Amino acid sequence: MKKATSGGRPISTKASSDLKAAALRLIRERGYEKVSIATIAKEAGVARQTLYNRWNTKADLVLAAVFEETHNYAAEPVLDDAKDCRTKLEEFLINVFEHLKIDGDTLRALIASAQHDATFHASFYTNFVLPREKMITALLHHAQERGEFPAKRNPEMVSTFIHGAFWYRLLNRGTLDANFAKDVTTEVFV
Amino acid sequence: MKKATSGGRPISTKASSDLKAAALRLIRERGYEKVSIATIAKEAGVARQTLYNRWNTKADLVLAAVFEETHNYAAEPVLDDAKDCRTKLEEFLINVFEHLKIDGDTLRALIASAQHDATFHASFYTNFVLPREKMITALLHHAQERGEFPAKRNPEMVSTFIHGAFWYRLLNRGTLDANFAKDVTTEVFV
DNA sequence: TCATTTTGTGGACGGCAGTCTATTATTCAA
DNA sequence: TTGAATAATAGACTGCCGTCCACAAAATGA
Repeated sequence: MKKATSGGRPISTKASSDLKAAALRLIRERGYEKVSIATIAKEAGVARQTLYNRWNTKADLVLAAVFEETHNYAAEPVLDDAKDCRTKLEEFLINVFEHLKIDGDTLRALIASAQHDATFHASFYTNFVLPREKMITALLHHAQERGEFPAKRNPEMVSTFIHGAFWYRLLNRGTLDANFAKDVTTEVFV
Repeated sequence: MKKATSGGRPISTKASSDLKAAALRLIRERGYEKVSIATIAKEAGVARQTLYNRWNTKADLVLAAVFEETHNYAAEPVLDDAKDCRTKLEEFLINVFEHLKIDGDTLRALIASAQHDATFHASFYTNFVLPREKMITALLHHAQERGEFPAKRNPEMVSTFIHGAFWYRLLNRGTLDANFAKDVTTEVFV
């Protein structure tokens, strides 16, 4: 329940968006680890405490910032019958990897942050990880219904394979490109 | 080339082993993030600088400490014909997951550290990640030679699937148990 | 206008990481 | 025995994080 309060200084939405913009810009310029919270606040022209009033950690702020951008070009695969699911999977992966050319290092940093911050992990998992996992499982189920994917296969486990391969590559600083997308898809639909 | 120097105070091997022992003990007691470098040094009865003389970061120290212990019960699957490869894979995974009941959180912390420390990542990858990946690929190749695994499958990619699934589960704080080992194995040899 | 409520600001504080330095300890060789 | 070489120690220092606090700013309602 939101307390229906009257009066009080309103929260500055400009401060929030300035902080998100500054964070994303600085991190892409210098790398996640090289940017301090104080620098982000200074660059946004906002007091450090104001940042802490909105987000608990740098990871929370950056996740929010990435989200705002990502929602614009979210590329969820549509479950129509225009293409076969194998093509859809490959194109989806290619699309994801394409965006990671810009924010791959940031995503690595967020995953790392989730490891020593249980609170952030919860938010990261439910808002970011799980939805993407659901996309793949839905696609694989759809493929099963269409007879493109054997009924005896386990979509949940295969989805784990796909995301796992992706994370494993990402976190070990391997290359994520169209070739890898093709190789993954080939092995899934072998 | 090692400089054949004469004289000079010898490096204290006791300090090294005391530091490793203290680190492992404290981390298992309190968790990786809760233990400061100063605390480890203090607990080992050694100056903080001495720790820095041997390792660059807490992650380097802990990796060395875990290594010493792990080498004692390294459970590389033997490539004989005693059992089929499917059973070997499942038992290998069960064994790995069993040890992670103790050091799973530590491994998560090490993977996280590797994300903001390129030097540590290199050492972690070559000394820890890659050897384990090779074990699985070797096993899968062996399975192919024995006709237990289709020739058209790609052992390297399947190995990435297996390790990826493992990492994905670990980093998302899912349960790693015998059931998961069985499910992974089943889906690999489907 | 004025009291109240809430947000923004600036500064201070303790804790930890990582680096540096002066001093002391331990070894080998001349 | 003495000097050179190397390691261990204790302490200082900077930079960053996270928290706390007092004060100013901006809104509402009486």
